[in-house]
Amino acid sequence: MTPLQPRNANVLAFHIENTSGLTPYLQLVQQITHALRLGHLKVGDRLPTVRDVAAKVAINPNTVLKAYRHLEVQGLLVSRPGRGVFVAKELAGPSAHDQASLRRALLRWLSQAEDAGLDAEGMQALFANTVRQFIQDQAEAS
Amino acid sequence: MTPLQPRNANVLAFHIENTSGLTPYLQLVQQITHALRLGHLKVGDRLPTVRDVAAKVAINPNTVLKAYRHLEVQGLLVSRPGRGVFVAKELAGPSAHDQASLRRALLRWLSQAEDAGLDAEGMQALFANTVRQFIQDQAEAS
DNA sequence: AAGGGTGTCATAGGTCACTAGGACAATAGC
DNA sequence: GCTATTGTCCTAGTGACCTATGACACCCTT
Repeated sequence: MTPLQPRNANVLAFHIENTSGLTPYLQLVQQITHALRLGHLKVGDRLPTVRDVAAKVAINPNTVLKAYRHLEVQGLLVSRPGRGVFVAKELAGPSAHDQASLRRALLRWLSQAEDAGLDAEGMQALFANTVRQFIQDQAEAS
Repeated sequence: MTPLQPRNANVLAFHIENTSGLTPYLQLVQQITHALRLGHLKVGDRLPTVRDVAAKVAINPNTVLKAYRHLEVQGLLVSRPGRGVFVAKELAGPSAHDQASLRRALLRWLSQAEDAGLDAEGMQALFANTVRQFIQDQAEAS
């Protein structure tokens, strides 16, 4: 049986948004990548079964397989036939302390944005736009 | 000739990213929508020519047309054959003052994130994750 | 040895997005 | 009127992605 570590169950809340415009398997890739980057998944952790994910998010098992394979090619996952799919490599991310600090600061900003009347899309728009400006300024400063 | 207002030239810097996973015409839709939401485009402003955009970002004119039509259906744009495509409606966004304030706060946060070693993807991951948490908390608090 | 759970593969079909190339209609300026 | 520019449309073709269904190979437990 070897049930999943309960930790994963909470963190890996797979979800498919049909309105995002992003193709389903790439949505899964992105969610797993984010979990790896934020330290929610550690090397050796086992991911949910292909069939389980497919049933949960209501897509075809082949689509889930495609997402897993995509990450396996990048060396982030390893799939062992008959056993499951496991994390093979973690992504560089902030330390737990820094992450908590950044998250708190971001939550304060979100409250401020909400008070200004922004909805989720507005926040996303402003963030995307500002990040773009930030990156561009960095490049010019070099 | 009625050249474009120089304002648009700087703000509407169309760009197609092949790595984003988002389909090209939706990338244009998103960029225009963001510009509308942030007040970079005003009612009556003229958008770049279908053929101009197609040439600039190296995609087919039909793809640009699809993006424009997508926004026209939503009542955000109006296309006048022989004249061009114009902004028909603006989207609710923060006031100029609030926007400037939010942008400054966000820039500070980005500097902090950069100091913590995050790259653009890491920032994006943390933002997406935190927004999701924020929205969820809002829903539960109702 | 037997069974169940797992990853994997193959086939076939459908939908959607993009491309290429050309042509037409409306508008503005000469 | 003529011409250039603009939005619009059409056809055909290509490719990516997803689905449904079934089957196989591997591993572990019993």
